[in-house]
Amino acid sequence: MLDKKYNALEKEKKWQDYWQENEIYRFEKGSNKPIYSIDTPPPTVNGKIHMGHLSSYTHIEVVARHHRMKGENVYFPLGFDDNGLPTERFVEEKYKKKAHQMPRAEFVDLCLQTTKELESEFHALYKGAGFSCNLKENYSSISKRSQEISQKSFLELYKKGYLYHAEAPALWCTECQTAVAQSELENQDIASTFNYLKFYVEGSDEFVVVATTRPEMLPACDCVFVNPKDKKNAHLVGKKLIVPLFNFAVPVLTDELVDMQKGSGVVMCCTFGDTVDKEWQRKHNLPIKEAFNNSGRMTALAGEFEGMKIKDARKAVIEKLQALGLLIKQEELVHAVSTHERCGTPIEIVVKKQWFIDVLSHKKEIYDAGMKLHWHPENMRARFLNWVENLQWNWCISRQRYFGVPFPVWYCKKCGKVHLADEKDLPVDPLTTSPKQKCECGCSEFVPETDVMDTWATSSLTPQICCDLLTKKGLDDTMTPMNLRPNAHDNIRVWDFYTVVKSLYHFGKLPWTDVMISGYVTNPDGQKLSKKSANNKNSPQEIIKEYSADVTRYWASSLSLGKDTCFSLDAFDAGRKLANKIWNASKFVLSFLTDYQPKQIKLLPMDKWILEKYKKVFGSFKKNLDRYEISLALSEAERFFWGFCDDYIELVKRRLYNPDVYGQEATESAKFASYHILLGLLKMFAPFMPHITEEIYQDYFAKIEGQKSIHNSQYLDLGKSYDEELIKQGEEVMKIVAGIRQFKSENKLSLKTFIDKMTVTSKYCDFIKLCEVDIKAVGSINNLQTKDGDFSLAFEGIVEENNQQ
RNA sequence: GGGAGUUUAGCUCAGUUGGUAGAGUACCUGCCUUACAAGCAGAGGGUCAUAGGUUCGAGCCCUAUAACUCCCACCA
Repeated sequence: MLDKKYNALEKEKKWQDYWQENEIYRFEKGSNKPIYSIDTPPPTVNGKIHMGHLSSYTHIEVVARHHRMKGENVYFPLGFDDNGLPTERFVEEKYKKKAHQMPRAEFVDLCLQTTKELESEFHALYKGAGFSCNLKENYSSISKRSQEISQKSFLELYKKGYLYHAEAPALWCTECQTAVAQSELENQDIASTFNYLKFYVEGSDEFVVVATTRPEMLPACDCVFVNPKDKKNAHLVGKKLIVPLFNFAVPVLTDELVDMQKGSGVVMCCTFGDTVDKEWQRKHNLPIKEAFNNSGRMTALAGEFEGMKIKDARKAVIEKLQALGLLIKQEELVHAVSTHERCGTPIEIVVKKQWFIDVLSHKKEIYDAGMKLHWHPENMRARFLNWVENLQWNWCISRQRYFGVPFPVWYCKKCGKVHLADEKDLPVDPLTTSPKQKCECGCSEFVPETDVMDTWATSSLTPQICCDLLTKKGLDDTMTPMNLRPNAHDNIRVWDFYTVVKSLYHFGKLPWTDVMISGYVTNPDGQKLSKKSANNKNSPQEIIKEYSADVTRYWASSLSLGKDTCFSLDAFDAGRKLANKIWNASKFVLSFLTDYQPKQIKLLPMDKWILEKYKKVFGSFKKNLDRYEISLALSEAERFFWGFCDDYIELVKRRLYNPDVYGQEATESAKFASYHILLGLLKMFAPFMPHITEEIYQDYFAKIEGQKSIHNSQYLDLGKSYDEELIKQGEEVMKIVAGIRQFKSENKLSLKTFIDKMTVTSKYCDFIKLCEVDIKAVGSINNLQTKDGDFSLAFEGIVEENNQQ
């Protein structure tokens, strides 16, 4: 017997424990069922989980449960991305101490310890939300095994020629003091000034005006460019100009990239003020001058400004220029500046030896892979393709940081030759071991690579890391392509992109066949929720406590795929009502089904009708979930369910209550239909609301079906084909019922008020006559007459309450 | 500047291949109906952003325009 009221908090905990103890969601090794594998997004371990995470994980969850109930063997591991800069910065902020202020080993320990703490919080939340990922099949990107796979990938790509070590301009964060990749950039509008400076022609009183937003880069000035078509400035070409304030001469060169309309049409080139400077340095083979160091402070090149931070130096240089009369004018402007996504610091370009993965020469293959993938929603494909087309930098994978996967690399102290670790020794930490053999040059001393790899160099291998949990084959492609990569749209250019790159380079195939993209959950002001800004009132823990996991999942499931949604509590009320209704309807139906054993009997027309309708709805429900349209599937199930309650149950409840009046067969027929529809609906709701459906299933259906859990059972499939004509006829009966209700409502009558006679005009008179008993019962009608023709209803004789039959 | 999305009832949003505009919610009216008042029944409420076009017929297809959102580029 079901309780009068459903106590969500208590029951949800009960079933979560039960699922865990009984390993309900275990992947069945060696089973013949088709595998459905999910490359679960490992949350970056750098803060608290928020409703945005919860919503996108719920989408994945529902898909996983859907495939499980379709009878597939769902591989749904769990992971954590707990290495790299995001985690480092989180630890630095938490302990208010910079990584370089303590011994490296100590910092790494602190990171490991912090990730452990956070991961257990994540774990508890996953469980509390009723997620069906297997808590035992989990990986961490900093684990030894992940390091081994990641290092092996490094060695393989190096041997295949996709990876190279070079002194080349790279994107640099002066705050984090590391190289970063293009995907880690963000744009920020920053107020700045356009400064018009005097550059004197060498040995002359003539000067040209050069406009710059970065006067502090003057000491790194290499040359001045004009456009070859620029007649006004053509006479300058070949001459030398004196760099103001720093008083050294630079040549005037030409290049087509110079925009004659911008500033004065004369532009200075420094190494490196921006991406165009980088282009020009390469093209014209200009000398590299370092005006600032790794931490963003001016070098000796800057003379009196040495030691100043870039921003301060800019101010000081402008003041000095002004004082010397070298600054003609200033214009205020706001321009987009590339900043580091983790700290907001403007990105610089510096030259340093770095490890790169070549992506620029393989744009076409990567683009084609994006074309082959199935994107859900489809329009997300464009973002991937757009990113690939606009790539400008090869993927720099070295980070001058501490907490990450080390490079399996040493350099010969004498000749500098690169020495790679032996595959069988992986994972290695070059800081604690050395190559066994001498260098070809005879030297036996080695310098370890102290950089660590970019987080994404490892995260891009999650398909392999996931599959390795099962196969133990390491970097291997026997289980790829996996079926699904789910993530939010911000990760298309990062995680999706890098994973595609690695899979192509290693195996020449796609890492997965389908990608499901969820949108952001935003604050009411439209801002994205972030781990940092997550407020406690709307934390997943608090929301689940207040509304239950099932209702929270309902909210998440009702969001459209790929669309950003403003967080609001509206959908929670609808979810709460639905859960309540499921409970009450089940309680009611099951109260008639004690000791009931379903057996095929001859059904009454309206009972057949609801079963036909179920087939139709279920077919389209399944189709929607198959194409990842979670919210559509849910609303379909929901609409059918409310109709089942308000129309069907109301129609047959008298038959259920009074077998002696309506006959045993009529009652049995209603039981048969109610049993199947309720069971079918519970299973349809199970992926969305796993707890309440489990509670009801366990109370009654489990013993009949012999399953340990509703989540181990399969959907109720009554067959693909359905009788469209019967559905139409049934709808006609429901139209009559609605008409009766309308008549009574308009006449302010109670629904149970009896009406002496109703005449129905319809094209389905034969069918209506077959349903006479039900219609009369639900509408409190004494006499029913039918007439052939266009639909209409006529009522005669309201029976006063005291005269009721 | 390139790309993507959004614009439908007061609010939040569905609307699959073109065929009489939908749901939830709010508001209003009635009903304690042998599961559920966290319920049931009923009513009102829309120039489908704007302007053209294709079509017998357009929320949907085509062309422009506007507003908002996101991604990329723009850093002299």
